[in-house]
Amino acid sequence: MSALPISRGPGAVRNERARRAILRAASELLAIDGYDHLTIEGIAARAHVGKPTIYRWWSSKSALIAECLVDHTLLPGTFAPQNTGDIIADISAWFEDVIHFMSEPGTSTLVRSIIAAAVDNPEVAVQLGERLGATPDSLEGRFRSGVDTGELKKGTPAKELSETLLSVVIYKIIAREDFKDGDSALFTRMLVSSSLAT
Amino acid sequence: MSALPISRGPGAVRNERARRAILRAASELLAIDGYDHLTIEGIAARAHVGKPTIYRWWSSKSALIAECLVDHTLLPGTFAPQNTGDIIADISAWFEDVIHFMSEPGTSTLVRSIIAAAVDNPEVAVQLGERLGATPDSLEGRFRSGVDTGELKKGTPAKELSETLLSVVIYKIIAREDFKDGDSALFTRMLVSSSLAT
Amino acid sequence: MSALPISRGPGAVRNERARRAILRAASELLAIDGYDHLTIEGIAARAHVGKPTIYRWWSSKSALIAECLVDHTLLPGTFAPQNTGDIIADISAWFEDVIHFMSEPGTSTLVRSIIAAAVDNPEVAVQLGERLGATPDSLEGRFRSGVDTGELKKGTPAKELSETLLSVVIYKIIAREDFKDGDSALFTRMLVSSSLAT
Amino acid sequence: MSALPISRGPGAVRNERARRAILRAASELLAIDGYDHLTIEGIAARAHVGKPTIYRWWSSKSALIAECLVDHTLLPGTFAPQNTGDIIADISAWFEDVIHFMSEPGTSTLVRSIIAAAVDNPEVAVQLGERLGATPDSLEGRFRSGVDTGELKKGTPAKELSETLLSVVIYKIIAREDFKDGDSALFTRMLVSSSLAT
DNA sequence: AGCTAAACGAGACGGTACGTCCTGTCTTAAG
DNA sequence: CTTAAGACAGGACGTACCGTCTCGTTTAGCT
Repeated sequence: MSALPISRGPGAVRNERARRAILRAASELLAIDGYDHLTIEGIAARAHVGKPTIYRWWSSKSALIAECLVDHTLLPGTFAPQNTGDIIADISAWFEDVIHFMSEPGTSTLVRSIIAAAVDNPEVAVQLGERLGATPDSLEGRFRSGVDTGELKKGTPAKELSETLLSVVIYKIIAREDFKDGDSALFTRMLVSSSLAT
Repeated sequence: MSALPISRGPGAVRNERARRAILRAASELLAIDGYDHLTIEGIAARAHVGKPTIYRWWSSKSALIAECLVDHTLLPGTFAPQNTGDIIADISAWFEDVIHFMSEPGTSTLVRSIIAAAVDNPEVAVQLGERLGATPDSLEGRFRSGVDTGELKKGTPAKELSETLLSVVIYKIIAREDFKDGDSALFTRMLVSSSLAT
Repeated sequence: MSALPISRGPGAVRNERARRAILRAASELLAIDGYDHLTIEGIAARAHVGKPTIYRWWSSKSALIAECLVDHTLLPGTFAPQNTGDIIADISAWFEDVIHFMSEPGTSTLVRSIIAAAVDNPEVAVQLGERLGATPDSLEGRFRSGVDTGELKKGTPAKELSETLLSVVIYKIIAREDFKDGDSALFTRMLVSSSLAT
Repeated sequence: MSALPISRGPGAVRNERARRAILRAASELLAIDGYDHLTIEGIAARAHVGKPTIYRWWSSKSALIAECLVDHTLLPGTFAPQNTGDIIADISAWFEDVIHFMSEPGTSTLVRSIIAAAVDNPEVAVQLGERLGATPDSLEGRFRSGVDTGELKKGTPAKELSETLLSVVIYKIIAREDFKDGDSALFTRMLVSSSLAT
């Protein structure tokens, strides 16, 4: 994504200050204006950077957003389920965390902007999933460890469960449907209970 | 959405030919160019229509796409599950139909464009859901009738199941992940089996 | 050069206010900044006009300058020799006028800018020549009438004389050589005396 | 104009190879692209030289062009009148030479580019004049020797005659007017005959 | 049948942003 | 200490669309 400052023969090396300023400005403007009002020109101005400096390193707005996510400039936190031995409770708690986060003012709008970028660029979708915990290590890992400890049946589709949870969150943001009380428990049971070991 | 030709005093009445030409042009260009390269100017030119004629009747590109969907100019077909009495088979078959449709060349790109419009305009999300069968009558209705016939437990969350199925389809399109053989059965079982009456 | 506001079928008609504002702004900025610092963007801003409005009607900076000259927005006055019957005196007086004009502060810089445009666009050269009096009617006409009245020999090359006078003025501006006292008489005699009837 | 590779204390000395490559590249690009499409960046790339190396030694594009002329990298030849004792024939022959040169394909375009540089930088005008023969030694000298030998009247304005001949050539290039057959004789007689001794 | 007003096609307008090119300066690594 | 290479901040380029606004023309209900 970003070139490492490896020697490339003579010539000046990439300016890290500019890179940080650009990611910062892009993240701030995405939150303020939304993805479709986000402009390279605006980012360049806010970062006190020339437009060509942006185009030199990123091929599109969505690639820039992807790097903002990788860099944790956008969505600094990460969601990961705990492992208390009670998978229904753990996943439900994770879901509750995500719902709570999305209910903060401005957050669902920001995430919707990120989804708009994700439609352009699947890398953004991957990064957004990672930030929300839908990764092999995190959500999927919790399901796998449930299988290992005998809490869940063998053959439980950990990846698909993880992906489905993420899908529901993303769909609700797109459709601008708020989560209701009990949704975290409802969706968790709906998805997970059939995989519980008897 | 579209004004009926109710009398509004003297003066010409809305031109239906123009309306159809606009929806047609918008649908074609969406398929060709994608949502972000779709322009009002391009639609007007292709429909041999003045730009103000478009602005007179639609407030945004996404509202226009929403009407294309309502009008069945975009995505002419509709997906609906059958009711054979075997809900796993019925939902799985519906899922298989959708997967098959999405695998046609150009379709997933077109649907991704519709999703881009949906991020702007939740009405588009609703219409896309309807076209894919995620409606109270269709997918949700199949779940409710399963409850009524005793095939599914009482308290089965029909709406949430329907919505989750739609979410998964939309997520896969956004993330550009292809469905694999067996996914229809896998996701169906994962979601529905816990609601089966014992 | 500029489309007359003739009916061109349907559609809005050219905005004369915008046209005037553009010519005015271009003329002012040419005087202030010089031709190479003259920018379409700057003209658009000063005229409170969109850049495309300029590009719609003029293909280049130099075409715009040409129309400024045609329109008398740039170099409002015109130089023309009198006809007192004494051609040496008349041409010399014309020359003196031009020299005096060029010695006003800023004028030679402005004319040099016009010459820069003329290098791009021969139409500008023609218009500059017209403004300085090197036209069939004016300077050339004075020579022709001298032939007609018998003041000058038959076969006197009126056009070439006129052009040479213009050439000298333009060269001096390019080379940034000031005219000296007596130059008007000197050059006039040098050029004209060999054509005097004996 | 150009520093000789004289030692200036410790450290590397000016690289003559780079200087030649730059002048060569500038001359070639001027002929190919014209003055307004000539860029420092393009020259640097063609000369395999860093941009700062150009900025270190020349203050502007026009200064670079001036040195190309001084260096005979641009316009290698020189025009000078002969002295056969018949000044009308000599000047006319010189004029014919210049006209013939300008009629070669590409030459008038190249010279027009040099004139564009001359508008920025009077040194270029001087150098162009020198190359065309309008120098105290050459054209002006021929007039002065005509005075000395009694061919021309005392008080003949040698400098102004020389300058006027140059002016006409430059004007014709700017205005893109071709010379016609007989122009060399016509202009020569027009200018010179009044100075012939009787 | 004539009037009136809406809707229409066309397209010019003031603007914003695009992605590119170039400017002149600064930084680095090689020699 | 100069050089080739090249990144940088900045500014202008010429283009594409935006959404609004005039134009004349067409259309169709209402007098």
